[in-house]
Amino acid sequence: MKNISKEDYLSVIYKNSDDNKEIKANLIAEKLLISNAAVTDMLRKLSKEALIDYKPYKSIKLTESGENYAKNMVRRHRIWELFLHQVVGLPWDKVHDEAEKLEHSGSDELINRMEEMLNFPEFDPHGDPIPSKDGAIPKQRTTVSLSTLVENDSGVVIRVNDFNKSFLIYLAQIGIELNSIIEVKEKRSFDNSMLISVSQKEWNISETLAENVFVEKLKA
Amino acid sequence: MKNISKEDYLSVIYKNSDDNKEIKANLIAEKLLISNAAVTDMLRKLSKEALIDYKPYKSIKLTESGENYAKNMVRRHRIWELFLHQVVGLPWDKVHDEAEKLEHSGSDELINRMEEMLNFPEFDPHGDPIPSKDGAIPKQRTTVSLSTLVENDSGVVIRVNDFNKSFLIYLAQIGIELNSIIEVKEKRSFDNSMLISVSQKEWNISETLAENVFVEKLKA
DNA sequence: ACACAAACTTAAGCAGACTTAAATATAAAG
DNA sequence: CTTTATATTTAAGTCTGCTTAAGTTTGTGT
Repeated sequence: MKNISKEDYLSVIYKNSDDNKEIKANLIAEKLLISNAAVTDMLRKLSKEALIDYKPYKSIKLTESGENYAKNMVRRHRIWELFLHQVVGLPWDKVHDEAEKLEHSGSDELINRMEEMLNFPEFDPHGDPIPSKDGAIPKQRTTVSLSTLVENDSGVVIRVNDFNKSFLIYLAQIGIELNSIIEVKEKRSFDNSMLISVSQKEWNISETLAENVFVEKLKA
Repeated sequence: MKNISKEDYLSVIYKNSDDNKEIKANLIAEKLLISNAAVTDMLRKLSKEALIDYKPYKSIKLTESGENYAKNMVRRHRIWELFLHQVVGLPWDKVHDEAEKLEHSGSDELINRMEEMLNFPEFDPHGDPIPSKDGAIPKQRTTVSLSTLVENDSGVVIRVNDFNKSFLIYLAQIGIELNSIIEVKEKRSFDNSMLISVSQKEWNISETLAENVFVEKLKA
């Protein structure tokens, strides 16, 4: 039962690797809020178990089996998120932390059962893809940042950045959810703020907010 | 996050204390499958935190705060069980193990939300009472063992002993669930086996099985 | 009342996952 | 190509929850 730690490391490596699928020890330490020394320690262990390729002082890469392991953790996390949101009705900004705690427990059977209940979803409440049982990853839909839309454009919300909790809370407040339809009413060139309408209501949003909401553009 | 162990000890103490609310270290070790030395160790820690009354070589008793803690764990466990059974549709014999893993995670908020979804249930799938948020414990309904019924008696299933997994699987197979109605068709005095009917079907069951199923007797 | 088995505690030690501090590699800049 | 800053590793130590082995206490049976 003490693989929790290992699981966290693998998830972090998976989620934060660059385009070459490599990552630096430093980043892992930052994300997990632990010392670099602890990271080195664990890297040696993961390497011994052939879950990562690791040579001292070089950057780190998951092996195939390490990647499978990590993908499964991501899968578990995202299915929990979606389940908590959809079935239990937990608000958007709470599901991440809750899922973080639950993802290490629960049998694969339970995960599969929840996936089935959710009708084999492809994306979680943040719009991130959910790896399937066999490790396949749904292709990201082609999305653009809300900030790229201009007056009279509209789009469906596909994904939002999970970068900040109060951001998520605010989104919920103004009624922006997965699949919400957003229409740009006005756009101000001097600060790129915009007036949008979401489910009959209008709101003024900053460029920062718009940059972190991703939509699929609708035909005019 | 390392209160898992503490939580397990407190639950075991709570669930296995005798009528005087006392328990011996030995029993704890047996239930948790660990050495007596480990138990002594932890008892000293729990005692230091005033969760138990403990003097070396004497039997152990929860303090009030220890009991509250333990009750909350039992509550969490049983709500998970019921949720997994009722909402997720996990079979009877699987919920216990699954809940054991999940009970340590998940916020109180999540537990409360699930409780609400379940409409503030008083008993879990095994028929055991679920402590409420404020620690109140629903009174056991007056039940008798199925083995005490005689020919032509019938009863509603209220609780079953969780003593053995294959027992639970067999119950599910022959269709005995919470709230099933069981009618005793025949009873054989030489071995106390009985022929019962459950939802239109008839089954022959041993005395051992009958002893571990508890029903509320129905008027003839 | 005494002996002895069973129950319990103490002691020493180990593994996992950390920490801080010091040492060493690597990379970037002059 | 040397200096310096940054990233990484090593070393030594801590804390938790266990283990085995050895030593105590308790209570039971005759």
